[in-house]
Amino acid sequence: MSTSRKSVADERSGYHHGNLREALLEHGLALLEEKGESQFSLRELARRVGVTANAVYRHFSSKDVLLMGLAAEGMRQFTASQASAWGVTRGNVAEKFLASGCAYVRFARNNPALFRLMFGRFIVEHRSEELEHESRQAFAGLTTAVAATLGVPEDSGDISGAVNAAWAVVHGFSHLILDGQIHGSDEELDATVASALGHWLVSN
Amino acid sequence: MSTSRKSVADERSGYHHGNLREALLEHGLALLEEKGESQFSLRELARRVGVTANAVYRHFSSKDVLLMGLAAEGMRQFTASQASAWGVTRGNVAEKFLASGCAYVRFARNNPALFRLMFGRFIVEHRSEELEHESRQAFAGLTTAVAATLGVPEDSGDISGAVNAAWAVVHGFSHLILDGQIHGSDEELDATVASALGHWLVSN
DNA sequence: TCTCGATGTTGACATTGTGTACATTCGCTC
DNA sequence: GAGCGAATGTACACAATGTCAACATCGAGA
Repeated sequence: MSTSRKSVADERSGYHHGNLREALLEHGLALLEEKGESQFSLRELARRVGVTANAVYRHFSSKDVLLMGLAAEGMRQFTASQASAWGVTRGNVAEKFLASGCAYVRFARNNPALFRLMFGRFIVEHRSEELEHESRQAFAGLTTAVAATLGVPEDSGDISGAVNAAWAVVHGFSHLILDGQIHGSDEELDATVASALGHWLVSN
Repeated sequence: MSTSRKSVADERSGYHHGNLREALLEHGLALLEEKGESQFSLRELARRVGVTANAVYRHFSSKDVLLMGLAAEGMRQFTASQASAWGVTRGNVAEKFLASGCAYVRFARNNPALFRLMFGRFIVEHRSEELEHESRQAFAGLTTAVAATLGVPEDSGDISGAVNAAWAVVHGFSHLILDGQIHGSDEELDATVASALGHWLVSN
């Protein structure tokens, strides 16, 4: 995984790229983390993929739409990582729940710019079908997790307060860590998050 | 306050503006909320203030430094609002604490772009003396509040975990609300935040 | 094989951040 | 006051960016 093997999206066979959209998303994610959203340049991305700037417009109607595509792609990876943390963890629901919370924060740490993009102004301003869908998926997963952890039916009326609070904890930790307000190794931060979520558990 | 009375920073008496720095900060905050960070343009700000783009460079050595100035200004307003919420609230420390938490979230709601700027990549990347100072002030206030609320000395070793958790809750709610993931009126959101912080209180 | 739709390219334009050189004004010393 | 230096604005220029319109090239189906 550490060898920079060329991915499928990379080969080009002449005038036509063949996989431009995938290549743009793939290199786009890399460029995003490298430069940050504010320095993310459509033209530079095109250069890296080996294509003219305007070629991008065949697949994304504007830079913002491109960024939304990246956000949606990020959402997919995010929900996958959440589901994985839940499924992989051995133990009772409470342990699975804590593991999911830690995975949430770890995702943010590993993809700072992407995380900020996913949960940034984009979700507010341009709500694309695609992103909306992915976003709903993530929230549904969270609700399921909380319901299972608390041993309450999912459609229980007042569960949303508990969901929001738990979400706020992991989301807040994620942002504070990204912003450099809280420091520590992966393990230390896992412990911090787990401790806070533990307190949340016993009081609900 | 609702009449658009010209502020001190606005009058210009000829070639020299007289108050360019203040005017830039003042209109800068407005422009920031209006356009969002990504669409914030140094040239447009200069235009609004009635000055050439390069005049800005006499007071801020780059656009980023300008934005840092705005963030620092925001931090000042933020710490003031926090202190005010704490001081104004009648009742015991717990009530003051809850009020501060709600004020935190309200500040975010009232200044979305500024909030994101203040607690965004800037604090990580360019740590200016000024911003660092304001940031420390805010954190110190929070620690004091938590210590007073829990009835523990401020230098108590393991208080930092509690501080971080409380911070994460209000910070997380703030971001979730800004990102449109949680909706509601000011009052509803106050109730949500207070409820979550209440749970935090009883488990600490 | 011809054609048409999909995909890339060229050239152009307005806007942006910023560097360099010049103009204007304020405040201090004589 | 007169004059000078520092502070503050302006004029001009440049490269980079997002985006538009017109053109080129390819691949698949008639």
